[in-house]
Amino acid sequence: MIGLIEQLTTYFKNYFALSPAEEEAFAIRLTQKRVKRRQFLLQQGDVCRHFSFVVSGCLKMYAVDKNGKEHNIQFIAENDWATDLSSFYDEKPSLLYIEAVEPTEVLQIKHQDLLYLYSNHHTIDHNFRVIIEQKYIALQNRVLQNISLSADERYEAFLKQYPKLANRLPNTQIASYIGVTPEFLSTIRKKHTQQS
Amino acid sequence: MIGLIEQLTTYFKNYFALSPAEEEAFAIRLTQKRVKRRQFLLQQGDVCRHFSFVVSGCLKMYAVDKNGKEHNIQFIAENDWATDLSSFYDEKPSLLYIEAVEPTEVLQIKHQDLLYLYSNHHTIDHNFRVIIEQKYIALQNRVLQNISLSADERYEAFLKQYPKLANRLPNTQIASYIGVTPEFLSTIRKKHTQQS
DNA sequence: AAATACCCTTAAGATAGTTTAAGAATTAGC
DNA sequence: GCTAATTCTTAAACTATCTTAAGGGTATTT
Repeated sequence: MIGLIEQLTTYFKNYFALSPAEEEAFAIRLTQKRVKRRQFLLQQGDVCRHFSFVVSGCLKMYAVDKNGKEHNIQFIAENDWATDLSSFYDEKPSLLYIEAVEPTEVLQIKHQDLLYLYSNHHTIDHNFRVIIEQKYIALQNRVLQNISLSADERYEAFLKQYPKLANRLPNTQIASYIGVTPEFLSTIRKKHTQQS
Repeated sequence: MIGLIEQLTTYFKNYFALSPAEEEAFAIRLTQKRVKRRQFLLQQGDVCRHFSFVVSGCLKMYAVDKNGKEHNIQFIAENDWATDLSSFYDEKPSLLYIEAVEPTEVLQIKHQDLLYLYSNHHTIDHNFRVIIEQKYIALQNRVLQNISLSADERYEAFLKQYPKLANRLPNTQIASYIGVTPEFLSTIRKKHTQQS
């Protein structure tokens, strides 16, 4: 447990470092959770009650459309945060799923605990603003790629942006992320290997 | 000028209301700018030096691809914020353009002034966290739409989400936003009017 | 180690979206 | 109000992506 929290503390040093008191205030509000492959952290219809820091492993966040197809909105791997912001802050049922694609360890903080920390520790509020801004920038790049690139180019962009994940995820999951069928991703990959 | 700032003050009441001192601290750091149709607030290669609040009118943010085509990442209308976060915080050249699609009035705050306010006024920092979180949620919905909906459905989603903008923008701009050619949007619209 | 579930590839036919080009309609700027 | 510029529509040919189906390959579970 100590090791996991140290990883989060180290992570926060990339932002405004927390004071020892702030670290302590954060740490005592964390709970650890171990999630097996295919186990859910959040299911459609439930309220997302936690902000989760991924220590190891990998999660996927996805929506299911009216035809029952899954569409991966994001992958969340080590040193990243998973939550459905909309459900978390408004405490309303989520439209999304968060599921482990690998055995995953997370540290979780509850809604009211995080709000308490926001109110009482400017640095924590500040850091989460910066974190969400960085995630916003990444998401905006993804929107741009979606509206301007072909499937082929989106696959290349994914490989460049997540070189580690590419080896860890089945292609079906990557296909769902870039917005094509697995069959079409297969033909894209074929072309790639023939060229290089 | 007073009227414009009042609009921003009213806007902030949707969040944690600023104290009179904070309102004042914010107001004295704002400059007003009037932008004509087709005038740029930001051009590719320039550093984005301001966070801009749109009082009236409408801006578009877009990228230009290697073939010279423009791709609209977002529209920014009344009571919304325009900036290239990535360029603004890292003070590096932007890859994007921000251009007025209507005559537009904005209130601008500079990088170092906003950082000063963040450091000295927790409420302001807090409010910008909440604002960016809301924009993050909207952007995430858009990503989901991009990977799961047909062009037809994306157009309907745009109409539902921005009913006011739909009448104010030329279809070429909407086509660029949803990621199709204007010609194809034209056939989509034809089908729509025939059905209803 | 066998059984099962999942994943990857291939290919043919179908659909969605693009390109090009040209004329008609609308809008912006003076 | 006129003029020029921009925007909108249509259609045909083309390209990208999807669907379906089937067989073989890899993991996971028993």
